[in-house]
Amino acid sequence: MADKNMKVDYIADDLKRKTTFNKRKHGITKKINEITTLCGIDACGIIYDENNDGATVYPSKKGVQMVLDKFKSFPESEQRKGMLDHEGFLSQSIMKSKEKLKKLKGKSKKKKMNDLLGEFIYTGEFDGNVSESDLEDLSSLIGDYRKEIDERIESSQT
Amino acid sequence: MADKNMKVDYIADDLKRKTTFNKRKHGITKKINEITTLCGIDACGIIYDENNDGATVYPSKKGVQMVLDKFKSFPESEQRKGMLDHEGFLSQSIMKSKEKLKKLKGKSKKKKMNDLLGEFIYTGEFDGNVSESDLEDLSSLIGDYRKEIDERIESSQT
DNA sequence: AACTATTTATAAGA
DNA sequence: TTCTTATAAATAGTT
Repeated sequence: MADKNMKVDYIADDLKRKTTFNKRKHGITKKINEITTLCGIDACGIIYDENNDGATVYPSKKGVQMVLDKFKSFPESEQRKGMLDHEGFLSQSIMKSKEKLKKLKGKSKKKKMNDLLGEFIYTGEFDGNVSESDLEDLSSLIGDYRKEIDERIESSQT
Repeated sequence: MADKNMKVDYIADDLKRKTTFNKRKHGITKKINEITTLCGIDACGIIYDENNDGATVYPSKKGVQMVLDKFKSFPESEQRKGMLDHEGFLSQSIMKSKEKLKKLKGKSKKKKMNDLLGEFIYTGEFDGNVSESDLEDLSSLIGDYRKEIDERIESSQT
């Protein structure tokens, strides 16, 4: 039961810490989802999972949103393609993923998303079902996006 | 009292919505703070406040962290300056703020930070006290940083 | 994963 | 607003 004398301090025990992490992550996810709906605002939470080294470091919510918007709109129309390119942020590597992305029709599933990426991010965008491989595509898409941004920023430094 | 039959749906009433927003924002802040400490992981939440048009859109946690790290290390050594420049992300406009920043010695205060920026962002970095004007400096620093990144990305599109 | 005793968060009301 | 309070929700420890 909820411990009265619980101190908010680092939990040294691995199992305990992992358990607490998962429980609380779930709680926070839910709360963020709720405030988004209740108050009609954008909210986003990122919780890094220590148990996953390859955890993707997301760009800003704006960035994630942008990627997801494009991701979802891809199959819609060919006309849109050029527009998206012009609007920016779509790299060659992302374009290469276009074929794969065509199979994504629905929306992605929070839990699978979390498992795949080893972290939690919730922007109210995910709801419904999608296959594992679609999520892999999304993961690589976001990775590509991020890499591109990093490179662009870095090169503009010199 | 907590309503048994409460639906998680947009709250149309302005006052009710604002009240709920503030209460829940506080709750989420606390939870994110706790999971960070308990589990020794990085977490970050961004909740946009509809009541503040000028809400800064933060870059990624990595970005915010980076800015804050530099922000805090500024007064420490002159030698560090060059290094920071080389490492990147410090724009001319940010350098212009250097003078102002020298007065910031302590750490910033979550609540004031939130009020100033019209949104909540918590990375476990803020604790302690700082003056209002220091926060304004921080705000403009982050704004400058963001603008620069945006411009750089945009210009690399063409 | 599920249970459950408690603490914590919080919707209404004052 | 801010506080109180009744209640729902989250969750630490346990099985």
